[in-house]
Amino acid sequence: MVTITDVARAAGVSRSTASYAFSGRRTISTVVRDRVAAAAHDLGYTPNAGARALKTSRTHVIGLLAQFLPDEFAPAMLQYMLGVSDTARDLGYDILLAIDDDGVGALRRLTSSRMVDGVVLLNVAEDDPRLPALRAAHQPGALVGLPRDCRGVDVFDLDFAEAGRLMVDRLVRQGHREILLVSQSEDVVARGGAYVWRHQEGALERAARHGVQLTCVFGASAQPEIGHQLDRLLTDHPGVTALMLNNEAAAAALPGVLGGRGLRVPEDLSVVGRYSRELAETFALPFSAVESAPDVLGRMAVEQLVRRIERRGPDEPHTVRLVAPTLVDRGSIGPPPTP
Amino acid sequence: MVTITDVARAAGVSRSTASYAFSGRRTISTVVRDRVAAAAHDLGYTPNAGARALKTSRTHVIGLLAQFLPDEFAPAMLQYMLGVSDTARDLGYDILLAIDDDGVGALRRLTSSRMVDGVVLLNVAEDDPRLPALRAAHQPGALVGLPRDCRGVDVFDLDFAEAGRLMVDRLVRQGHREILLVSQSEDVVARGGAYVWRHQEGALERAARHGVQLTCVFGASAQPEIGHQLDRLLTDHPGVTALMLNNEAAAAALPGVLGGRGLRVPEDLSVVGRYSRELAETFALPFSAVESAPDVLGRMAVEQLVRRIERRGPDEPHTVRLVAPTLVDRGSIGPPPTP
DNA sequence: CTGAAAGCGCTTACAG
DNA sequence: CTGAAAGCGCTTACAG
Repeated sequence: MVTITDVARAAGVSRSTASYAFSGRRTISTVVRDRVAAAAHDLGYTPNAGARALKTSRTHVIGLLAQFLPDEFAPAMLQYMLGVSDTARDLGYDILLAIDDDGVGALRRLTSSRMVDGVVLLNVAEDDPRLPALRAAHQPGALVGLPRDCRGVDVFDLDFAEAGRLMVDRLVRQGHREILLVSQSEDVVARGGAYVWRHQEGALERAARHGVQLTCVFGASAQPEIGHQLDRLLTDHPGVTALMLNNEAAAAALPGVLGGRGLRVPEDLSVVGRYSRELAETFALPFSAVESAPDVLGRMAVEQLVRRIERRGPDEPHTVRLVAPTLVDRGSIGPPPTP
Repeated sequence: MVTITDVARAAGVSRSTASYAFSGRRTISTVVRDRVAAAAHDLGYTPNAGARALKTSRTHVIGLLAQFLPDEFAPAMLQYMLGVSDTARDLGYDILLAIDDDGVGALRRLTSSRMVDGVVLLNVAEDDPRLPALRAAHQPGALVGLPRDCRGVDVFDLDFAEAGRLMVDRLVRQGHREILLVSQSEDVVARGGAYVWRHQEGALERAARHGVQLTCVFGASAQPEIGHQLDRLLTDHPGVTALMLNNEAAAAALPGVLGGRGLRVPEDLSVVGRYSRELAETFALPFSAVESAPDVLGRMAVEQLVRRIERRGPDEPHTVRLVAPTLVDRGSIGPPPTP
């Protein structure tokens, strides 16, 4: 293994000079600098990350704590991971990926052994058990998902309440008076997946204001159950003219269900979902949808985390940023059918 | 930050004794051992990973080099990642995730800085540019995907040729004489995705032996193109009674296409795919399929990699393991319709 | 059964 | 503009 000592010897300088030549933290004559660079190149020198971390207390690694829960849609999780990973790389950080079932243990392991400079937590629940462990750690953390207590962490999430309002407003403006909202599974709510009820409350508030009927149900998260359930719901609610989906699995199952019932969108039924552009493309989801913006959220979380790790300027106060929802029109919202 | 020096002082022993008490690499009286353990617990001591790595030249981290290429199905990649990650954790390793576009650069960065003890390469192509970089590295590597040159690495992949044979045999046994195979995109082949033609060749060999007609096409990898393409293919090949899919996007699109044409499976058309059980569940894919076993392949790659990292026994020769395909029956293969 | 010391490969004050 | 030295937190020969 080639070390900085080898480079220094080859360049005929001391180790400290070689180190400064790389870091630029003090002025080095161009002659010497070039000699060091040439020696490093010839020998194929790369600094030892462990040694550097030991000395500087900085690893340039970010811990990514994801969870693949049985009642959530795995491909959607992947979107967040890619956003986080890409941004980290752009900023010079690598990603240590922890998807243990034991999220708290993973968080402790990474932080207490100083393997990471900070962590991003995905899929944060209302009372996420990882938060106390994060607050006890010496590294900063950024969350995707809104917990009850946001102290000491930076928080990023879609504004789900606003998304609920937006979806209802849009349907009502088209003339719909009887709407069905299929949210994610009740298990998600039970686990503290606050976004489900934040979205639902926003929707209910607007429905009440407009005086329209909004029926809310929790949908299954797995196939084929969710498909059967959607089919049953459409049978049980014949007056419904618009469907709101806050459930990726439901959006994936719906085209088959509609085909089976011979229903056209939007002539017979208007549909609006909540998922990312990327997911829409992968699964050819043909419905207008609120963009869930996983890439944006992942990017924002990492950018803020890195800012905090590198402490530019004085300690900023911690932030909570709810991203405003936008509706991507795919032509699935129209006026209700004339009876 | 609490160090082993703090623990040693609190326990009233030397640092070396504290270290040995943890590692068990020499006999320590139970009294002392307990005192050290208690002190460590009280102080909340965790060894500093960087310091340990510097001393031992072992990080207990595995690099996972994945690539999310536009013409491959991202959710399928995720399956491999989960298999790798779970197994690594079971064996006491963490995962450094690199999904750079520049796979060669990522590989060099992780290995030359000694951030990892070994690497797993996913999605390995026929002439994968990462392989020379891997051979130049000091760490061992395990591949998922079969390259032309397997020297110096351990290789794991599904036996795609056998999968092609298996699928044809099965359909022919049911009486099919005119079969259509939709493989992944030609771009995948151009990039050296050898599994596409290995599968196709296996299928063609068997079709020739049985004297049945097998039409091979490359399918688009994105929605909705692949759906339109399947529809057109069914129109253009009215005599086809069975469909083979080596293309996840095609499998995802097919139910919609069949619904649109009013075709029932297997009464009107037999279908056999190639994808994992997990994917079948997530997307409610109703077709019998050769299990692509991403979890098994990920597990085997990591187990072999760790064995090599930890050098149990003498240097074993490098291995190439092609996993035998198995067909998961979902009832989509029947006799051809009687004309 | 235990301790004092060396050293892993870096970076950075201290000194010139 | 450069060098010699200390030290980050560990592990492990060496010595008792």
